[in-house]
Amino acid sequence: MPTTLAADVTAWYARAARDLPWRAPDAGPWAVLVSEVMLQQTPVRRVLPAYQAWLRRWPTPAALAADEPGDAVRAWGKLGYPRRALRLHACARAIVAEHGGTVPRELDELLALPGVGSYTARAVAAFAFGLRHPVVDTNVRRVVARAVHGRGEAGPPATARDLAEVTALLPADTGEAVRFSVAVMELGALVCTARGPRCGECPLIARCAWNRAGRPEYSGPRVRPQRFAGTDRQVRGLLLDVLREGPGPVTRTALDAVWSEPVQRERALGALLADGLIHRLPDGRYALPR
DNA sequence: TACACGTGGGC
DNA sequence: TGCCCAAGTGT
Repeated sequence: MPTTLAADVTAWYARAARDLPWRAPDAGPWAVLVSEVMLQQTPVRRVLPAYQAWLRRWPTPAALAADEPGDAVRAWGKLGYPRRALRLHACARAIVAEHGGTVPRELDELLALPGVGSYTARAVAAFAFGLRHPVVDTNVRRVVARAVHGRGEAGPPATARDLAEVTALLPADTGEAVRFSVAVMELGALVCTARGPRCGECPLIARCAWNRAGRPEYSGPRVRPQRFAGTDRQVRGLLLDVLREGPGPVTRTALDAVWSEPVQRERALGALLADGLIHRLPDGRYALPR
């Protein structure tokens, strides 16, 4: 009897999976949600220590909700995209206000939470609650692009189509579907990587359309690379770092010191204030949000 | 759809 | 050295 793609990936996962804390049996829905938000665009290696510290300090949504948003931004440290910290804090308050402090399990309820989009809602529903939902992230899209379509890269996301393609691969059994979802993500993270894929270790080597085609170089539309040096994003990071590193409010002079070009500096500071990442005190100094 | 949004490490 | 990449979301 021929195996399925899902069965092959799941069998590989059983022996190759990393031991990650958010996959432990004692990781509840809140822990899974925290891990998923931290893992948005941030590598596992850097998430690990922040995740542990975060859950020790805020083991429940209610615990986080009781503290100030600035505490979340500071604890976020240098994980990057600090708006995620603000949203996770708002998420905790929403869970308390609208769900009695319990992470909801329905997709539409999860989707309504701040910072929770299509990927994270499905990941929490599947991994924390064991529900049968397709989970689509960049790893999954790359594995499908290669194994199914024979393309070297996934190209720009097409949400509806991506979801349909993964749904087509999803085992009918709920437990198997969940194991498959986490397994494909792991395969994309460890073997079917963006650069230097380890095809020799891949459980799908025999059925991979990309491999059969001789692993042709990708020629489709490319995702526009993100620049960083010299952008507003870099300036925002430098400004916020001043607040994060210091114990309390700082002067405008201290902020001005991190970027010499005044127009861009002003724009970045204004954006941070607008985002709620920074708060301006009556005395003119700046602080993390209360 | 395309763009903005942090940070650090690999090559 | 710079460029590319890492479990996305919101607008």
